Order: sequence, then C-alpha cells, then structure tokens
Amino acid sequence: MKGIHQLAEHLNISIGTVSRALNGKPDVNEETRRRVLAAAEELGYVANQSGRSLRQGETKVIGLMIESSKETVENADNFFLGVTSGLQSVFARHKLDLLMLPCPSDEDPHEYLKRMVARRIVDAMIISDTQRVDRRIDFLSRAKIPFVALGRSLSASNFPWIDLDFEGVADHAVERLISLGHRRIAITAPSSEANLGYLFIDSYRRALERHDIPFDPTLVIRVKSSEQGGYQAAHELLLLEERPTAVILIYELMAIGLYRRLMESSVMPGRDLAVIGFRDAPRARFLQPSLSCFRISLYDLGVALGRMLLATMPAYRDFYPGGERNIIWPLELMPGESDAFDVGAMV
Amino acid sequence: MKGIHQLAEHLNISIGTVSRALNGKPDVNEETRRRVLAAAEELGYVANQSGRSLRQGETKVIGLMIESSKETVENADNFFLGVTSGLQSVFARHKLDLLMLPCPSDEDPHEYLKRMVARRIVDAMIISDTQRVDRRIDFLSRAKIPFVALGRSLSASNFPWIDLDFEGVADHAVERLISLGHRRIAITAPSSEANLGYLFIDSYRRALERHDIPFDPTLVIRVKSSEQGGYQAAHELLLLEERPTAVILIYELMAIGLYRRLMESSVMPGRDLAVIGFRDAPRARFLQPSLSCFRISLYDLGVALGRMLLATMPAYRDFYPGGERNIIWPLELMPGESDAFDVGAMV
DNA sequence: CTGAAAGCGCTTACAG
DNA sequence: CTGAAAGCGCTTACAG
Repeated sequence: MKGIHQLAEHLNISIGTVSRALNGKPDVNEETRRRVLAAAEELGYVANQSGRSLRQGETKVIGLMIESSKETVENADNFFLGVTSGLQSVFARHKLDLLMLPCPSDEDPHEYLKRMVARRIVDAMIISDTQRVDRRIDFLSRAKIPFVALGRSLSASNFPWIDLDFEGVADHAVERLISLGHRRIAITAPSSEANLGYLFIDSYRRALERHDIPFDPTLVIRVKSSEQGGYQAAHELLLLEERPTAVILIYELMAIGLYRRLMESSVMPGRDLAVIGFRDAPRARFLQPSLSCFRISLYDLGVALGRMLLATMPAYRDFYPGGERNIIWPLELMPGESDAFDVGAMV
Repeated sequence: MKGIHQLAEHLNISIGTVSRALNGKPDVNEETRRRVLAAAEELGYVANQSGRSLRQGETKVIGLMIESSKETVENADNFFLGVTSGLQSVFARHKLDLLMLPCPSDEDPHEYLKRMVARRIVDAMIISDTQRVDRRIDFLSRAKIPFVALGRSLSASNFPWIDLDFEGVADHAVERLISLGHRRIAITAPSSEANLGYLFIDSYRRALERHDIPFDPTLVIRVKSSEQGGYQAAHELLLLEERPTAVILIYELMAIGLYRRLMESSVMPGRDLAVIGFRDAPRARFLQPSLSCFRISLYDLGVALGRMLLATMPAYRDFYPGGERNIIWPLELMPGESDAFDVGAMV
C-alpha cells in the first residue's frame, strides 16, 4: 500500500473523502466511513506523516531530549524510561507520539536542540539536565516552541518546569534524624556547581538552626553524584575525627557505594550510623538493612510533565485548564531500617 | 525565519538556487553559495524536514526501538545509551539522525513498530529484545524496511543481526575455572524462554564434556536476569548439599545481588567461591573483590550495528562494502579477584 | 549558472 | 455528503 491515492482508487472515491473518513470528520456517510476504515485496515494504510505535517504545520510528535554523556550513561538509573510511561499516557489521548532525542556527546546540546527544532521534527520539547544558566531555555522561549523543563534554572524568568523538592528532602531528613536524637548529622552535596546542591545545603542548614544546632562545614561532604561518590563519601566520613551519627544522601545511587564502604569497615547502617538515602531507586531497594529514603512515582511525574506541556500548547490547552506552570515535586519519606535506632542507646 | 521562500526573497534569488547552494550541489556560483550560506546562518534557517522528506521520499532519520517494560526500566543498565554513541558516530557522517522510539508498555511492540514505519517517521529501524519468534522481523523483511536486530531470532532465515557471543562466554568461563582446578561449577540461566539461555547452557555442557566432567542439572540455577535474580541464585547455591566451588553468571547485574547474598553468609567471592560475571557493567565495576567478567565496548557494538544497517540501504551501501550480515560479538575476559584462587588450596 | 515549474502525500476550505 | 483544487516547504529535472 502506497498512499491515499491508491486507497481512494481501490474504493472508487476521492482522496478527500478518504481523508475525511479516516480523520473522523463528521460530514461523512457512515457506510462510506465503514468501507474506508475497513479497506485501510486491510491494506495496512497509514497516512504518511510528512504529508500531514506539511499540510497541517504540526508533526504530532513530542521530543524528549536526553544527553548521553558518559556520566549519564554510567550512572543514570533509567530515570527517563520511568518518566516516559507517564508522558505517553497523557500524549496517547491526543494521538501524540513521544520520541527520545539523544544528543550526541560531541555535539553542543544547544546546537543540537536548535537543529532538531528548526527541522521541525517535533512540535514541542521536554528538556532535562537544566543548568543554572541554560541557553536552551532562552532559545525555546524566544522561538516560541512549546516546552517544559525537568529542573529549575536561573535562565529566563518564567518558563514551565517541574523540579524535585530538594529542600523538602533535606528538611524532612534533618527533622527526622533530630527527632531520633541525632545532633551530629552529615550531608552530601554534589561536587559540581549544580543548583540543587545549594538548595539542599541551605535547607539542611535552616533545619539545623531551627533546633539550635550549629552548622559545621566539615559535615558537608562534597562528592560526585554517583555510586562511586557514595563510596567516597563513606570513606571521608569514616576519617572525620568526631564521627557523625547520621548522614543524608543527595543522589539515589550513592547509598550503594556508601553501604559498601561502611561494610568494609564493619560499620553497619542502621546500627552504627543512621543513613537516609535520596530517591527510592530500584537498585537501592535491594539494600540490606533496608534504606530509609524518599519515594517518587516517576509515572506520576511523567503525567504531570505531559499535562504541563500540553497546557502551553494552543491546540491542547483547553484540555488542561488551570494547571501550575511550576511544580516543586514532593517526595514522601519511606522509613526503612537504615536509620531505625535510637541514638541515645549508642556510644 | 520561516521557509526557503523568505530566505530566497531576502537574497533576491530563486528558491531553487537557494536549495542547491544549501545542499552542496556543484552547479552553483561560489559567490552565490557563500551569500546563501551566510544568510541561512544569520537568519537561523534550517530546511523543514517534512518538506524534504515528502519530496525525497526519505526522512534521514533512523529509529532505535526500545521497550520500556517495567522489567527494562528497573533493570536495564543503560545498555542502549551506550550503544547510541557508536551508532551516532556512523550516522553523523551521512547526516542521519538517530531517534529513540520508546514503545509504550500497553501497546503491542509489533503494532507500534508497524505504525511508526507506516507513518514514515524513520527510514530504517534498529530493533532489540528479539524474541525466539518475532513478528517484527517478518514484517520488516516483507515491508522492505531496512533494519538490523540486536539479538538472534528463529524468525526469518536471513536478516541482519548482531548478537553477543553467549557461547563464547560460557566456554571461556568454564575453561578458565577448570584450569584453576574447579570441577563442580554452577551456572545461572534465565527463567524465561529466551534463546540465549539455551545457547549458554549448551556451550557450558559441551565444555564440561570436553573435560569428562558429568553435567549435573542441579548446578543450573534458573533465576530472573536481574540483581534480585543474582541474590536468589546465591541463596539457592548456598542451599545445595554439595556446594559448587565456582559459579558463572549470565547477566551483568546478577553479580551485585549475588555478592550481597554471599556476604550475608560470610561467603567471600574469590576466597570461598569463584565467581565469573557476565558483562563488565559500570555498576559491577565497583564490586570488591573485583569481579572477573567480560569486557564489551558498547561504542564499538554501536558502530558495527550502524555500519551493518547502512550496508543494507541502497543510498549508503557503497560506503560499507563487504560487511557481514550476521556477527557474533566477541567478549574479552577481564580477570579480576573474584576467581583468583587455587581451588586445590580449599577444603 | 540560474529560474520557473512540477510534484512528493496529505488536509481542508469551497462548490455543488 | 462528495469531489476538485489549492497549497503546506521542499528538491530536482528541464530550459535557457
């Protein structure tokens, strides 16, 4: 089966009628529509997207840009695949397809994005890995391409984004540990200049201050956001002259490396050191003793991202009224065994 | 900047000349070409892909289909992102873009593929997760869509594929363990009906037979191909009345769960039990004692997949002459500490 | 070396 | 309710 012409010829009607029947336009005889649908199914006809796109000025494709840097490849915990399902559930209602656009590591992300957008491969974009200053945001805003970002940025004043509640995580974790009697609480932070690191530390500091616990900079352990970083964090922690009784992690995979290093020194999480992890990642779910960490539904996050994006697009706006343009995504603490001990009983 | 008409008008020349200049056609005055290129750059003009695709009958896009099933999301080790770079390095030479097509978990992979292909979103496809019987392969063959598969299949007799050398891994691992004095060697296999499981076990069996070691079915441990499966495998292994002195794993993440379960029973890999892992995954790289496992360059694998695919496409065939249509991808053993002991010294 | 024109496969006002 | 025709943005024979 080639194109709509062949299908129309096969049915002995005009291509216009075929198109209207296929696209569910109202002014088509029901019997005609039935015949068209049946023939299309039988012959496996599906409209060529280039033809449609050219005529309609839209591609019905949403792009999810991902950066396949070495760091991401080695450490990402398929975060994106998790979000994908939620996105697709929203897009499916509008017959929109989600494609992932992997930016080659040797191409500038900004140039890549420009190219994809200019070629009109997609109608809208979801970007992630936002930087404190991110030219992509300015570009998309100015080019009036609908987009939503996973992550805050200092670029542009008003654009749609969803970000994880790093402040809330730090706050909850500190409060919980203090309520369990801890006073000497370490925290990890990314060694990079990522915005979230600042948010995390600030919130930690404020929570301590609420309880009149002085902020001790030696308890802020800067390491890479990776499994290796967790190992390194445990190592540095064990070297501190006055060892903290608890530690809060900022990245999901850190817990795995941290546990390993602690075990090597026979320091047992949940007995000798309280540990609160970050996200409830599949890999971390398997740790023993079980990790106290924060639950997040990647599916729901995907749904929210999808809705927020469509709310910015004229063609779909009406389906998603009154939504927020910015969301701090809450995470829920899941108590495990890794911090389930009374610090008073220690020492 | 809208389209080629605006650009042509801006330059006071015809759209045909603009197109020829932009596309590097020879019969264009160099001064004209220079002016066109400069103006395009300045005004940010990039040809609309729908227009090109419609006219040329090709999209210049290659699709990499991935299945975002729950299993994949929880366990995949970003294998695809690793392959992506290699693919892109090949495609970049021909100005082809790679897009990832995530099949929604509630959609039949076969239907999804048909839809994407019929819509002409892509010129060619890379599929993975091949099943023993895989309708996608028959469909793509019949529809004459260029494709390459990552994984063998019993479907269709002759299609381009690359698969990992599971036989070689089993064979090398057994030979190595026997040379270290082991006689009682366990092996893991997937609990599913995956083809690779059969290949793996067969090769293991043959290697044993070469050394007159009888095949003992209780030493074939069927578990899920996941971290949890590794944990389970260790558990079952420890329950065996006559414990084996070595175990061979079939999936990269198994080692992590296996190590954990062994440690819980104070069984130390490389001292109390020899362990040979599968792929040298980033996460497994961090295990202690270091894991003996097989190295594979995902980048090189991506390059090979890309070349094999282009070799099947008339437009690019000439660039890749004489390539194989099927490759068993070799893996190289990287000795670590997890099997570095003389079994004679044990017991 | 350049321009004018055809046509890729669709959808959609417009007539009837 | 249906058909004929225009036109989306390109590339490419064809004339000149």
